[in-house]
Amino acid sequence: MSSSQPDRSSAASDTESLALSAELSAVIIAASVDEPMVLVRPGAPVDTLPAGPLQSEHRTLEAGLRAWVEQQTGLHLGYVEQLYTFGDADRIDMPARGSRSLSIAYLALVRALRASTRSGARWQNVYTYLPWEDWRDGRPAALERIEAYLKAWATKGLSDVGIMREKRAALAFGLGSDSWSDELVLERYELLYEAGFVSEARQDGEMASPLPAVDDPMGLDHRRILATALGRLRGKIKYRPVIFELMPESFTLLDLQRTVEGLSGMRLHKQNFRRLVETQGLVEETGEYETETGGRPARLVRFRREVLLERPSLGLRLSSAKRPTI
Amino acid sequence: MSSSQPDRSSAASDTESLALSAELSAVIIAASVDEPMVLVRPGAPVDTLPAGPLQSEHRTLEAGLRAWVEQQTGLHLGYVEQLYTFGDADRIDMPARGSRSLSIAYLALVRALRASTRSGARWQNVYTYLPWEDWRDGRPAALERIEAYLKAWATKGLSDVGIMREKRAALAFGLGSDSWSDELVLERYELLYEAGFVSEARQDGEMASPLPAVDDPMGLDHRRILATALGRLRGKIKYRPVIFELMPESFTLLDLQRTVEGLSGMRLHKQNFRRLVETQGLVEETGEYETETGGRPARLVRFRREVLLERPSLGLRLSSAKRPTI
DNA sequence: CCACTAATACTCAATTTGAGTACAATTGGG
DNA sequence: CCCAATTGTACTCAAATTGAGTATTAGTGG
Repeated sequence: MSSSQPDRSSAASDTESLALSAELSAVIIAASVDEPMVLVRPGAPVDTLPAGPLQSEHRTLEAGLRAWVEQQTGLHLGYVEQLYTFGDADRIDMPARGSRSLSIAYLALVRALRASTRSGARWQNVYTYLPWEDWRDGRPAALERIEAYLKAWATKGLSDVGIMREKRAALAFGLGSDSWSDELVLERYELLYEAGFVSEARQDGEMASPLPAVDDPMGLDHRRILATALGRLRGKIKYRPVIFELMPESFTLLDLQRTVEGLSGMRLHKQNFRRLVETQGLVEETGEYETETGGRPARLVRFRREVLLERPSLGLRLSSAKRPTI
Repeated sequence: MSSSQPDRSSAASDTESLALSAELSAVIIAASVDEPMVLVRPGAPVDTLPAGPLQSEHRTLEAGLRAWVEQQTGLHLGYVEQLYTFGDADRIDMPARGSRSLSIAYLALVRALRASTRSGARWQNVYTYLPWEDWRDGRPAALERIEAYLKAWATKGLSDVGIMREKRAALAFGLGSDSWSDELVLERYELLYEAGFVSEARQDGEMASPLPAVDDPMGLDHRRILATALGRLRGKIKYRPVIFELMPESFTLLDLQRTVEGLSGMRLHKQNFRRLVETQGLVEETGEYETETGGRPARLVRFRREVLLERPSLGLRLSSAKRPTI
């Protein structure tokens, strides 16, 4: 919605060609029992996402992505969806004028935590990079410092800029009376970036580091991509049965709930969650039972694949538990 | 979700560079009183969307898009959001190997139907290109032929392919017991494309034209982009107050309803629509009245901009009227 | 047999939704 | 000036959905 004054390029200068390259990057999410994991390539200074340039032998963007991921991590992807294309001239550092790198980001969901070792790719907890997003054990500790930092940042702005900053922060982080909205992951990251809180933004040393970092950085703009992915996924599980892309063939209802809780970063009301899953007809009995529960054995269920061919909008309309009924 | 075997490009051949260009294209939507309109450039054989290549003077993708649109149509864009990046090698016609054109598509919403004449850009009814999407006056006539065509197409497939085709068609078009889902615009277009029903798909003359076309084609893959945009917009008005980007400063509740109906392609229950808008606090009084209603004068209201800074998820959870209570 | 842990069943009030009916305030015509 | 037509607005009411429980069942490890 920015009304930035666009440079009025003269119409005919089509000849001023731009040396363009496109990077295909993947946010690959898997769910261990309790934590959502993302596949990263541990890097020299910081971790990066699996990625590689689009090449002429890639018939489609998606095929190119799959090829790179397979090569770099040995992982064969199942569910894949396009996330966003980043292409600001200065999104990394100032590149040579006349050349530009686009980054086409994808979200992929995989079932297990196989692979990993090959080529040194490693599964990392998503919340290592975005610790303020995990509310499962109450308000994340990181928010203490973030809130203070954002307040200071808002005050530094001119009167109206400051007020605007304050309102944006209140909205994104649920300060004041506002309540936390799990889907605003990208908005929160961008606010922190703008405010100079995340270390990626501090190349130009504008503001001092806010004490020991509460979070891990990622290379390039990969943390922004991760934030985009998490926000999208949190939104999507509410109206599409994508969560099952992360589950094994059979699972208990609590496994399912824990996985959803991990992704959405909040606790859910157990009985209501079950009611939802049952009334939506998302799962069916396997007849088996899981006995290692530590309590009464739990039915093992599986995803009813037919729902994909029934109504398209079946997801898990979450509603968090006030007092986590675990 | 296709498990296409990716070509195992040798890791090191980074040198095999690809001559890449990126096209920025815009689906610019406005709402006349009763019909959603899209801005097109009337073309030699068919219409195309405003578009132009990314150039080095464009600092950001969005700025580039705005510049091209302003240049080609004289229109200054307000709300803009990225839609999707298309990049299949054969999305148009077979290009020279070693070169590739990406298409980065945006959705823009504008308020009035100004502009237009400049450079010959013209507003066209969205349903000119996607006539099967408009259910406001009952089942669209085009669906008669489409249904028959899809049935024939399904039958042509092998046993299991045929059954799969049939199920997909039933889901997308709400055949059988399934009911129409307004958001599946892209799914429907892609099905028609695959089945060879839309004329773009018939360059290779695989199947005879289904009699006089029920729809207008667009150039390149622009109709696919338009379908993507309409589907996205239909989804978005349900949980974000984007509809107001299309409305004038002040309007009546019926204006608002008509605009929503135009976009979503269905009739709504008037009283419940009003209740929704009021309880969500989306609008406020202007104190003025519209007297040209042909009946009792209507209050003129305006969008309450503050809602953008309150809860983020305020939209119009539509629920169609069984018997259009107009 | 007991304490503990989970799983599962069932309840109930509050809220939201879907579909109306009723009535108010205009205009245009006879 | 009254009447039909047209549109706006208020209010009702049953059904369905949601939020937050309580109660009961079926295992475990001592």
